[in-house]
Amino acid sequence: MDKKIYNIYQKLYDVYGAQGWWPLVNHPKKYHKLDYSYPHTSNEIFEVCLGSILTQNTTFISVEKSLQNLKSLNALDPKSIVNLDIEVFKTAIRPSGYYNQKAKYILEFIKFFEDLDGKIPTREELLLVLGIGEETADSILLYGYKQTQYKVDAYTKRIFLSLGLIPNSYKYKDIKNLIESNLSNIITNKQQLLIVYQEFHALIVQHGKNYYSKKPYGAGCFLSN
DNA sequence: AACCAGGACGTGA
DNA sequence: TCACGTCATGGT
Repeated sequence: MDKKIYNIYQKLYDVYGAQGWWPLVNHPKKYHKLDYSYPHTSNEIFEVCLGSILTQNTTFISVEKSLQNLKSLNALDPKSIVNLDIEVFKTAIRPSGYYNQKAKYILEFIKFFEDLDGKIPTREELLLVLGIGEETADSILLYGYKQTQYKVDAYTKRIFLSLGLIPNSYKYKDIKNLIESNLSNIITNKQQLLIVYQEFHALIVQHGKNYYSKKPYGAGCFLSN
């Protein structure tokens, strides 16, 4: 069994430590480091979903502003958002960009979320919702519903490509399968696997910001083995 | 001042 | 299936 991917995870964890994703606005430290019990409530699950949509192709700092705006409006829950004037809602999420699209996506998602009535959605169900693609679906499942679904992102492909672990032709599903099959073969404990998935993705984003955001990608990266 | 950010969708080959 | 344009604000 090839342990290359797991070794990368361990190296990143050694360097950066636990990341404490998904950040929640009502948590005193936002990033609840080493506490994997979150989200605790339906509203916190919804906040993860909301953040997952808002963070599409945007920095989370911008998303935090949007979430704070909604919190100030007392509207950090599905019902309150629906009851907001649509223009007020759009203005609130404006810092995250694509606010017209995202407002529509979020309202679509709220209908779906309410219909779930507390049940855990399947990945297939999520993908049917307008505005929920593969990455957002995995984000919602991994961080909102604590499901062992690995979340791939642009940094993941960039890093793995740079390290020669995948060909350029690999698509989202290929990368997801590679990582999940590797890690799930090494980590047999499901709870531990969930923690590793959650931390690994967050670590890759942190590392990606440091070494893979501007060209030449990977300059100074310490992961080459 | 171009470029990028914790992507998804619609369209036409 | 795939490449390409569109969506948009905010930081570097």
